[in-house]
Amino acid sequence: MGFTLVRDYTRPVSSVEDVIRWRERWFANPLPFVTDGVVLHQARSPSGRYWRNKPALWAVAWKYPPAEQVTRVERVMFRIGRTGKITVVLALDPLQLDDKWVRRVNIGSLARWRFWDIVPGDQVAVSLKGQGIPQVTRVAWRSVERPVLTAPDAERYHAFSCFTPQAGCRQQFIARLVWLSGPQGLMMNGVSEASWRMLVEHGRVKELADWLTLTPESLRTLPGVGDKQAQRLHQQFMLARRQPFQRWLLALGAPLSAEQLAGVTGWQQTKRLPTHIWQRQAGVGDKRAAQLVAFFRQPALQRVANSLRQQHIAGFADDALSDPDVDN
DNA sequence: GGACAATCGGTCATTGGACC
DNA sequence: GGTCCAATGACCGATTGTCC
Repeated sequence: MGFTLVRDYTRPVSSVEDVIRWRERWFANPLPFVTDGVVLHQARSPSGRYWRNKPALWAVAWKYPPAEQVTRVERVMFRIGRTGKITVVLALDPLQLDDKWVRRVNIGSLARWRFWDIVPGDQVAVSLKGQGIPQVTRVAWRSVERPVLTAPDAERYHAFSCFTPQAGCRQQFIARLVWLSGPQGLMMNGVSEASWRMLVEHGRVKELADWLTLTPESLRTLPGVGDKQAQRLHQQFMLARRQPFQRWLLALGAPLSAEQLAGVTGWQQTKRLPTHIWQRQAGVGDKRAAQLVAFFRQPALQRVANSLRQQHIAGFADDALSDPDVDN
């Protein structure tokens, strides 16, 4: 927006009625720019030295009602993330809102889905929030036929479930691999969810550390993987090997911040730490400490740690794992 | 070489959990 | 109770890689 427009569309107001009048006038008439509402702010904004990285208290946006369209729900999909959190996504008959095509909409938790009570065939009203995030605003019409949908059992999925792709666990297991290879973990470039799905579906990855044993030759035999792709994947796997122990812990899902990881040097040392030692760390309370102790004692993670020891990954070395178990 | 697919980075919303 | 943060997911455009 040009500076002359800012001048033309900035008005002093002294009452709520003034604000309502200007907002309605600009909403009802064509403007030379795209807008989703009006902004009210004090006559003078604070000087720069009072600036803070938070929403300003001296200004507030008053958005126009969003554009809304009704469409049919084709499918209800349940997504299970690496921590076992379940989210519900609706597949929709594609609809256009502003200049965007919307095909799916995330409606959040299972509880929220049950509250909406949405099944395939229902008609829902969808609008765009912010810069284009689709959102269900209401159920416009309910289908007479109401198929019974089986949602994943929320009790079954949690931070320590699905360390292998057994029945019902593929989604969470793949989500674990995506996290492991992602920017928060081992930072593998070009190893995406699709790559992991392919490796899991062809039985090449059955445990979190199985990919360490893959060779370019074995990767080359997978459908859709050429020489270059096989070499590239293998190179990323080899680079990941060299990541420091702290990164491996994050990649495996340890609930620790980078600062909290600073003093951690090896698996055996870390898994021996009792609750009260964890609690000395900034940002670790009772619950987090209990989670950390549980994390390092998980049998599934012990198995992964053993695989990493056999692969000579730093921090999981032989001597560090020779001690069978921990009792505080 | 062109078509297509996959990936990445950016922006923003929602939810729930943890901390203080 | 307020605040912060992580996790998850939507969309888009640009870039890169693969296949035919």
